[in-house]
Amino acid sequence: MIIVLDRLAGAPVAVVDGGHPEPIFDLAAFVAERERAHSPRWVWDDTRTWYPLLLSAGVRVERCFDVRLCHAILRSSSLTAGSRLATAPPGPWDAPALPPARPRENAGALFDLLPEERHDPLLQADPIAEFAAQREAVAAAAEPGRIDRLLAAESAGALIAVEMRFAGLPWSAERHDSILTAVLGPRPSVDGARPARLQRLLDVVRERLDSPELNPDSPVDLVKALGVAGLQVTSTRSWELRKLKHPAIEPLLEYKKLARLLATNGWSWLDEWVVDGRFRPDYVPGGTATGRWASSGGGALQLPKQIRGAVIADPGWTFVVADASQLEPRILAAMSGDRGMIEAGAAGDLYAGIVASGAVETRDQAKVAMLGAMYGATTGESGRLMPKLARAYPGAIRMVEDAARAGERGEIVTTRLGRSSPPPGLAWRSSQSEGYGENATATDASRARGQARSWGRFTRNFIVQGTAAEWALCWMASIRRRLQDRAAGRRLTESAHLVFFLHDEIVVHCPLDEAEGVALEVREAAGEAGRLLFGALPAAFPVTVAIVDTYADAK
DNA sequence: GTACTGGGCCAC
DNA sequence: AAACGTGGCCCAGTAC
Repeated sequence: MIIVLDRLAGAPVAVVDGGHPEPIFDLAAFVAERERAHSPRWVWDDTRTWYPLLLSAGVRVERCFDVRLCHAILRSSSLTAGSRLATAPPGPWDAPALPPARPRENAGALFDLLPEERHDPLLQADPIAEFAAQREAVAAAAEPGRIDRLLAAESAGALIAVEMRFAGLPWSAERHDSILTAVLGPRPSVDGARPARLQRLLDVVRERLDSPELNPDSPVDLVKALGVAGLQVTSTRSWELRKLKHPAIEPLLEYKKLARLLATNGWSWLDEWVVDGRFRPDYVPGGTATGRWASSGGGALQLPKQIRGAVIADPGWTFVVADASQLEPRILAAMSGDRGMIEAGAAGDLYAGIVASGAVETRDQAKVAMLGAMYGATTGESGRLMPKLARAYPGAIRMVEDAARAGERGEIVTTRLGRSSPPPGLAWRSSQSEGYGENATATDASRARGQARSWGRFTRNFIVQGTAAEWALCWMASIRRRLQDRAAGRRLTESAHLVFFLHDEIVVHCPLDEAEGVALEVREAAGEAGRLLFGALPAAFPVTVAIVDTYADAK
């Protein structure tokens, strides 16, 4: 059963299996009842506007189609390139997602807001017609199952993103404060003042550079002061400073490290983002070109390892933390079908397997060479090792090289399930034609070549990163479904639930006595994700699972 | 005051 | 060891 939810003149209506719109008087009750009886696939314009409402009423759904996210995929996918949907001019479905309201100012009001109160551009859009156009585009695709699986996975991700924000990541403000105090000194009573330890480090730096007025947070100022002290640098990057021999360098590096922590995840971050013991960032599924998630607010996808100790499970609860080992190289092996590389990963450590095959001599070399293959390294050790890798694993390397060449020609490339790269922009195209035109100078030509190679590195990486993102979505969707089955009617936050996701890593918050069972589900879900993408191919996707009370102990 | 850019650095 | 992919956020500095 498929039920499209829409809004007519502000009031919610439902269209069941293509019938006539019926008014809905109590949305939560309507959805709960249909969900119980039929578990339909719910179709709505934007999960971020509908689903929080339902969650706050205690209603979860199993499946949906997020029409906006699906639209973005189908518009650009090479698998649906000729469709009516792909060739139409841009419309309201192409507008970027609205950010959700901030939790602090709202204190729950977010979940009471009706979608039509949010000035959403999608109010002008017709999800019923759009959904029909999407079905038409999928049906006409060469392999409808492939793209349909991507749409389902992307939509499952949209549900998960809202659920994770709703549940929140357990965060101990007390523990966070003690971590900060231990490394920076106590919180200054005046906002903006430097904590004691930071101030002492700065005093030392100023003294040793003989520069009492130095502003260490200004790269320009810092380069000048270092110059006066006889240290010639063109930037203040840590890895460059580390090469210098001078008594000011060590405290300066320490200062930079701590200043960064204070600025980005210090006490003001805590005040702003942690409410009632939960961190609720805004996750943005499909927020990057490759299909990886983005996030906004609180920097959820860059939580420094230093403060992960503040992520502490509730009493009687624990975390199951899992990450996929060497995900991207394994994805490369599987999607290229390179039997040798798949075999190298079969025993456990893929890089060790590459060494065992005789392609390179050390594990480090294997790792650097693989990263180089996926990122497009040309220089250094990584660049030198590439030919060895290409000899040992011709199928895998040919695939990334082909993707790079396609990008250099300005063509699009496509992931396993059908997400395609954006075409290069107008500026890129015109600099290409200038670079190879009749009046081109040597500079024009070399700039054009440089930009072409750069776009090639993007497309090279796109197919691997994008397919890895698809695997992660399938993994997480499978975990979610398994957890929902185990919940047996309990509310989201009363039973094991996902609370964090980081590209190839998930965190489940779960009652202590369920941890072992959940850990098993997480492993099985990884196998399921592999089969969803690659069928019966014997590619392994091992996951490392830890049961821990704090995220800091996960690895 | 707001808007934007570049440098720098965190995560994967 | 070096600077090769995807992001977000903070600060300084500048333009309005």
